[in-house]
Amino acid sequence: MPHELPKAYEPGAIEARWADYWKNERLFHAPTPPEGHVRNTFSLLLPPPNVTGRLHMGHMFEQTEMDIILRWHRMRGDLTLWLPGTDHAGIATQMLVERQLRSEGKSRLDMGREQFIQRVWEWRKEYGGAILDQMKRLGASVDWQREYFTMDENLSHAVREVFVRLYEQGLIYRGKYIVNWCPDCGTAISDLEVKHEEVPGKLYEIRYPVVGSKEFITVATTRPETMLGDTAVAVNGKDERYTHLHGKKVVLPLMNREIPIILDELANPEFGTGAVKVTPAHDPNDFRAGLRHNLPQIDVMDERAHMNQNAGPYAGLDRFEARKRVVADLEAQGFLVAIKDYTISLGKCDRSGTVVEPRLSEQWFVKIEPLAKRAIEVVEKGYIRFTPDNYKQIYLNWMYNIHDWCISRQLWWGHRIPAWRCGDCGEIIVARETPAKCTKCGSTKLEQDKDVLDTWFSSGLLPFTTLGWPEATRDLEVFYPTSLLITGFDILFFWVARMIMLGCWFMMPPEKPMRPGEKPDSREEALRNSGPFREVYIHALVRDAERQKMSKTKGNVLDPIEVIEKYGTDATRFTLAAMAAPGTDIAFNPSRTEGYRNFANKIWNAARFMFMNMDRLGTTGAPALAGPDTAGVCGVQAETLEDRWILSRFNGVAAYVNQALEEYRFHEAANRIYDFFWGEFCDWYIELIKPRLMLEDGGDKRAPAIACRNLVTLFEASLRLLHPVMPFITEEIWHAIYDGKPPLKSIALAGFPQSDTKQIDLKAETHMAVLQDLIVSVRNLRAELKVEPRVKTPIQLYAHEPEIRKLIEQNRSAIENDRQANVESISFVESSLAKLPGARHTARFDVHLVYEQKIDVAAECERLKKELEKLEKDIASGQSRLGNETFRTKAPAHVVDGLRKQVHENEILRDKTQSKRKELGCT
RNA sequence: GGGCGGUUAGCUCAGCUGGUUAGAGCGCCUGCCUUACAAGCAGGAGGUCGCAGGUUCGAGUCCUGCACUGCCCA
Repeated sequence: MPHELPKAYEPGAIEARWADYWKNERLFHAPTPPEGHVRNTFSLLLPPPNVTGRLHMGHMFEQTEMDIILRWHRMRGDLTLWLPGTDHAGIATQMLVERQLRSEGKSRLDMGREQFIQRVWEWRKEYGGAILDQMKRLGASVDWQREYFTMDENLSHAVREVFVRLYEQGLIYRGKYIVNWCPDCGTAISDLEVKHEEVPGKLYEIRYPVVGSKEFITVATTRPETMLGDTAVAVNGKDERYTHLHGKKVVLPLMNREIPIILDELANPEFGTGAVKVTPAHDPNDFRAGLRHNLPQIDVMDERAHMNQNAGPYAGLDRFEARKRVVADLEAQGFLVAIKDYTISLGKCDRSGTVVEPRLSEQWFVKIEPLAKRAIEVVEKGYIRFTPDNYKQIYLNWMYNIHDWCISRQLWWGHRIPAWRCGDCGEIIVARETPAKCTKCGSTKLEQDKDVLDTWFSSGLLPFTTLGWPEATRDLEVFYPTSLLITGFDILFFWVARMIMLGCWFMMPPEKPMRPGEKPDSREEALRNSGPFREVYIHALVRDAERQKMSKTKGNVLDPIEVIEKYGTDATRFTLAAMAAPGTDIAFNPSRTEGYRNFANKIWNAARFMFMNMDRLGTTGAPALAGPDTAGVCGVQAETLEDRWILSRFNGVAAYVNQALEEYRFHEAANRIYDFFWGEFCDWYIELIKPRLMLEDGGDKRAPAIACRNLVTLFEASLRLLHPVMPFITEEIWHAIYDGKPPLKSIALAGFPQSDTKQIDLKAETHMAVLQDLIVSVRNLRAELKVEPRVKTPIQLYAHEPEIRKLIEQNRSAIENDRQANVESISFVESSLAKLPGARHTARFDVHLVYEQKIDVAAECERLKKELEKLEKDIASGQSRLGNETFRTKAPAHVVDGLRKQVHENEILRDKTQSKRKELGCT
């Protein structure tokens, strides 16, 4: 690869090439390791995107975080597995294909089940890979060789195995219960798929005539249309208002049906009239009350929430239309007492937005308590850790209050329930293989259950089924439990909780295959190893620049692909990483991405500068390959202050970044790298070595060669540091450094920088800080005195400490350089210069710019006044604290010493500032 | 109704276990096309850390209350 790079970084020109290269070279494939392998492993399951999905910012954010962690672990030498796949997304996919059919004038029902499923598979074949194709552009270092789909044969087989085992263990049952029913989707949904919304509504008070009396009993309801299915009125036994009605009956208005008055705690004397109507087929609480009192269950609606024959004259009406008619009729017949404003909590289907109807129907459920018990234990004992840790409590609270899980769905697309009903004797047979005849009566009239399983039932198994379960595979031994899960809080219950429950259930011995010769672990150890992952990192939400949730209806959705095309993948990734403080939502502002595009450009141009010098100086000897165990930076010949300084800084940064990533503090890692590369490496180091790189005619070639080699060595190390966040640009430059003949196929396989304490040089850092202070002071004075940029000026310096004076003398040429302080000459004086106009002072030195132009006395006085006020305030507070004996005895010594030193320095500064104000004649 | 989080510069946000003078990006002002980079360089302005108490030698950081705001669960 030639070293002539375009002047501006063009991400589009390189990203596609590297993305293809990584995939084609199978760089991120984790082969099943042989027996006896001892490397650390790091495994992670990609939360499978819906097969119908398109990549959105949330995906990109999640995958950026995962990719950073994965690349980091890989570079640290771990055997790293990142498993990608897609989810068949039952309802979403079925709805999508049905919509497509409708546009062709066809319907699922005309087509029949088999043909429809065939059609879905065709759809999947054609469009199902879209989101994974988009993922490739992100640079996600997943193992494409292991890509799965939740409806794959092997995974479906595992789902069936799990169902049968749970059934055999008595943990799956079938029954007629009230479930959440979405009339639009035509299926039952789980509690989690219902979103509650507070909306203004009405509370209707209706009076029911008491049989054999002139009395009425008044009940209140928010859903008057369900009264058609009432089978009782409940009052509280302790409520004295109704004692005289015990044992009586009422006539149900409109239906003219006699129903009993029952005593049940369902009726709360504090609420409304203290009497409630009981509709067992349309309300979960009423359902339970109905069971307690043996009440009939009268279902008055069909599966589309239209009133049925049981609703008498209202049959055929939509439920909301029926409500209007019922209310009108009640009013006309004198049964309506009042209509009051009332805030109701309305449950809506998460997917369709339709108001959910509690519906009595036959469904399959998982008896969740035994599973939840283990899932609670594993988290309470810290065997699975959450970050941020407040999610632990959220998870546990949900788990403590968990209800049985309705897992059947009235859909066609999904894993069909492996249960058959005998047409002759009614026996239910649950089996791994399709049974030929009834196990009870021998009949062959068997019909498979029409329902499919909740999609989350199968995705909850993925951590082990993707590794080969129910077979006892080597992959399971090596990669289970996975190391980490990164996902959003929105699927904490849907998915994370279910994975934990199912993982802990099925991966506890004897379920978990044991290695040959392995002794049975203690139960604790087994429990610890049964969880599907060791850690869960819950990431935040990506919002728009105004902190609004991105939504199609608001039209504020940012398409990551568009952002990528505008600024590049690396810059977009960096934006997300730099804002990814755990627990804080991201307000995604493209102006920020623009800034990081500029950062990429900065790196690009620094590389151009490096290559220019390599070519000019004929630098040979590429940096030695750094492996995962390499500490520090190898091969830097630290001859000068700036060499020792940058080497020290680099090691500090490496330590910091490793620690930050350890704690999922992506933003700190990213920002630290940014500050280092731009603010230290480019702004100071490169500028300081420029004079050294210049080869004087006939001069010594050795110094420029060393400087250039140091530059290349440090640059290469910095690229490795940056690689997990910006994989593309680092890969591109890294290959160029090795002139297209890199020691490895990819920088992704090189070692991540590890700090070497021997390369930390605090003295160099302090000295460099003084030097920078001096240079900034002179620049500052030049700006203030409006010195022409090209004009060099002499300076006078006063430095009372010999060490500082020596430092400045040794770095005289750096200071004089026009890239730095642009100084003509430096002369030392023996007394303070602080009071001179055109001078600046610090605690370590005074510097005076020798320049005839008058300064703006008024502005300078104003500036000095502010400075003085601040100093005096600081000194006063410092002194009062130092004067406090409890502070001196209680505070740690380094804090007290530090404060003493600071007060002392401030006093010097104050004196200097005061004398200068006096000299200038400030008032 | 129960629970959780947020409030720091004009905007978007950092500030981890309390400890020396509260930071960044963007925006804004001034000056520079200095041979890697104008997607750049140099310099600068801008904050009583939501309010009121408390704990502490010391509070943006811990506690209590309040206000505003967002979310989750029922």
